[in-house]
Amino acid sequence: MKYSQATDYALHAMLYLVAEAPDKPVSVQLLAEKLGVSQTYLSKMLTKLVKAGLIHSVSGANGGYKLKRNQDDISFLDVIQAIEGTTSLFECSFHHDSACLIQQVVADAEQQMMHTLKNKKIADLVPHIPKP
Amino acid sequence: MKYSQATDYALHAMLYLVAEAPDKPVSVQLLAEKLGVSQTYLSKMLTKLVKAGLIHSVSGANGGYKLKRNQDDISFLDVIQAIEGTTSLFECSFHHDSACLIQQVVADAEQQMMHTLKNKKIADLVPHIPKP
DNA sequence: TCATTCGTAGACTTATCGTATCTATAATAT
DNA sequence: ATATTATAGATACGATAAGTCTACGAATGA
Repeated sequence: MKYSQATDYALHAMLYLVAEAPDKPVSVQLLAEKLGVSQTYLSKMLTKLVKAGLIHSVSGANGGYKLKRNQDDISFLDVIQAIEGTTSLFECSFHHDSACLIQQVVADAEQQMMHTLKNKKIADLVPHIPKP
Repeated sequence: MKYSQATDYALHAMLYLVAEAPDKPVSVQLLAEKLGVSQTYLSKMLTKLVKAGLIHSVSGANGGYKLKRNQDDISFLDVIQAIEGTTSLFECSFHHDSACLIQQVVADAEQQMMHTLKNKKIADLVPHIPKP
């Protein structure tokens, strides 16, 4: 059980946008080059981030992606859920009379993790990134 | 990203053992019947639980599985890790100079979930199970 | 207006992993 | 001995992740 590599890409791409390019749009080409992944695959992640309302896309020459919201509002949870979806970690496949006790426990634990990921913003990491 | 159904089976099987059969061994056949899943598949989960030291197996006639440890010691985390393994939820695939900041954040959040799952014991649910 | 740049969408492979079954084997009670 | 029960391994199938390719649409700038 693991987060997909796509989430890894998305988080690193977002961190780059927040840290290096708060204003002007960055092309997939540049972003992919910086991260060392293929453009075509990375663009899928970025499109998901657009649909989730985290970033904004600009078509045409000198286009690319830039942040949409205030960068201080973008949490780890936002990015992760944009890629992974919002279905819960655990779903009981049995039919109980009432709600599954086991599911409640795991869901509660998951909530705690989500709470932490929601409070942690991408921008929180920026001060710790060594400047080139 | 989800816990596998195998984990679902294992948790329910453990709950059954803790709640209904603290002493005498229960066969896969009975367990599978109670849960409504196939014997052959369920036995794989149980074998993993044996290897993890959570339950004990008895071969031969009137054999089966029974709890090994004190039932109050068996946590949700024990069962989940027995099935899913212990690799962390997120692993950065990039090469950074120092440790990946993103990974640290996610790992920290995961730790919180694990902490909750470790403190919650299977036996905690027993009082809430309606007796037949 | 026209070519170039750039994001979007969908079809399409390929690989990996979860799910599940079957069979043979080893251990134990009666 | 024989029936019963767990264990291990091989195998098959399907779903999902990972990745590529191509055609399309939107915007810029000459």
